[in-house]
Amino acid sequence: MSAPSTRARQATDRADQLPVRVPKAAELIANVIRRKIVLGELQEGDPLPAESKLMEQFNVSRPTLREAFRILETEALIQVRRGAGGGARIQAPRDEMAARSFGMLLQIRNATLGEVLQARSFIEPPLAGQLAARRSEEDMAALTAHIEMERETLEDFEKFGQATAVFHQLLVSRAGNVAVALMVGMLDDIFSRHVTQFVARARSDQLALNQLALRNHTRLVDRIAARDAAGAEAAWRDHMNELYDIIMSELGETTVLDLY
Amino acid sequence: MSAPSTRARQATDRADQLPVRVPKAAELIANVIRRKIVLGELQEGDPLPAESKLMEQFNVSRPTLREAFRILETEALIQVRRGAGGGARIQAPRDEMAARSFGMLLQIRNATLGEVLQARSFIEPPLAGQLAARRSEEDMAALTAHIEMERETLEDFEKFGQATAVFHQLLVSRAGNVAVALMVGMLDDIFSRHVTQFVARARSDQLALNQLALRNHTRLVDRIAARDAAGAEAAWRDHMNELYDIIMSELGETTVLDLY
DNA sequence: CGCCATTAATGGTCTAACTCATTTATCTGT
DNA sequence: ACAGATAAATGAGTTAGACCATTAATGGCG
Repeated sequence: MSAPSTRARQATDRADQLPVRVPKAAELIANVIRRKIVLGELQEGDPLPAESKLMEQFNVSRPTLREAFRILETEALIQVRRGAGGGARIQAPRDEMAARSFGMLLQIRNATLGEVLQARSFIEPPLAGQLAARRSEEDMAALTAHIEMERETLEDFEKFGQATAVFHQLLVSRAGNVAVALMVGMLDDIFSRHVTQFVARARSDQLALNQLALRNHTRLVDRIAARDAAGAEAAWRDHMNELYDIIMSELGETTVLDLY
Repeated sequence: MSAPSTRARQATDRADQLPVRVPKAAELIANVIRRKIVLGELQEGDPLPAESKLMEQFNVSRPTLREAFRILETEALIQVRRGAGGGARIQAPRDEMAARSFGMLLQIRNATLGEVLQARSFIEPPLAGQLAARRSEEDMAALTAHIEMERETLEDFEKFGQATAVFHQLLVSRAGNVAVALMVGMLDDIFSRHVTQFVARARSDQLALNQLALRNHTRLVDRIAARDAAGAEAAWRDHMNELYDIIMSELGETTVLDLY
């Protein structure tokens, strides 16, 4: 008697799948565990009960529980090891997790490495400005200590390369915006996957490049010390642009991201 | 005879799990299918063979295949429907996919809504500047047409709200940097989940706010028309800062992201 | 004391079957 | 003919039990 136009309704539902979405048991289990992680009830390294215990607790069969494991594993929230003492352990989500899905989307949309670099050069300068405005004495201590370390490793190309990466990270994390820091972290993750061969390759002018980088870093830290937001932003923008030019001349603007 | 210090090696392996990581069958299957999607061999809407066919093709059992489905489903690459004509269908990855993992990470790190907003106000202004520098006539046509549309819906608060969102999107997508566009899309996705109640609530000064927004939009489009990169950037920065102040005064700086 | 084999714990995979949802085709009455 | 109800086919959701592979701890042997 009821449901007059069943046929028509279902036909439209095919397009917009959301309204009738029936959650699967595995999703519900994953939701419960994910919530505990996000809310901090479960922390990095904590073990989940064994599969047999969880089957009992959630009252589901093993395949279902294992589907839930695959979901959480895909989200990089757990890590499963087998053998005695194995099982599922909580993993703190890292930047790479977000970088993964982000990178996949970039690849599907045919983004170029140049765009990723440009994104960084958009984001980091304002961050440098903000750090200059807000810096604490502790920030300054960390920055100057790092500059000193860079100066000492100037001729050890590998160590200096790592040091510059750490400097970027230091800059971003001390600026005090978690969201921006995470974005830069993602971009850095994607970027660094493409330049492994670039930094590994010995360059005749590597020392000159390192000196240039150190000079720019020093200039930025000077501006931050002076609480000169505009100056810090400008200094870092120049630096990023120089970096962009160097890397683009090496790898080519049109290099398409190829990650997976 | 070989393998002298088996015990010690395994103890260290517990920390860095990567070297001995054994891929599971479900992961391998998911990798194969994911690759086909990323490389464009499988496109949005394409159906995967039925479970029985795939079991045969990959020579695995049903639970294993279904774990692979859960992995791809978690990555929002497929969507599974049951019943006749159902099965797994390819889904084009959307911004929300990246926004999900990004948002989860933000929540775990106790990011605030203010930081998300600030991130946007960091990113969008340089983008506006770039659009001003590169704009085509087609870009201008789209922008001016949109401004006109906004002017007409100025008093329909709901429509105008949507229109402003579209304006941001238009600005970002026309600036021609896929990576930045995707980042703004993520931030927008996260942001909009928090302001549903904000925009839904009727404000006594809503009309004035709309007029302010339209005035700022118009000013930006003027600067873009004039190919004035610096002016466009400054105009949009001012606008974003105004928005920031308004929303923060309403929701409070310390609102912590709460999404899941 | 240290090495190595044994054992127990635990996840990885498979087979087989049943249940439930959905679509498509068929039937039936008017 | 035609509309609506009914049946059948399709295909995912879930369960059960078994066996295999890997790992950590244990204990015995040289």
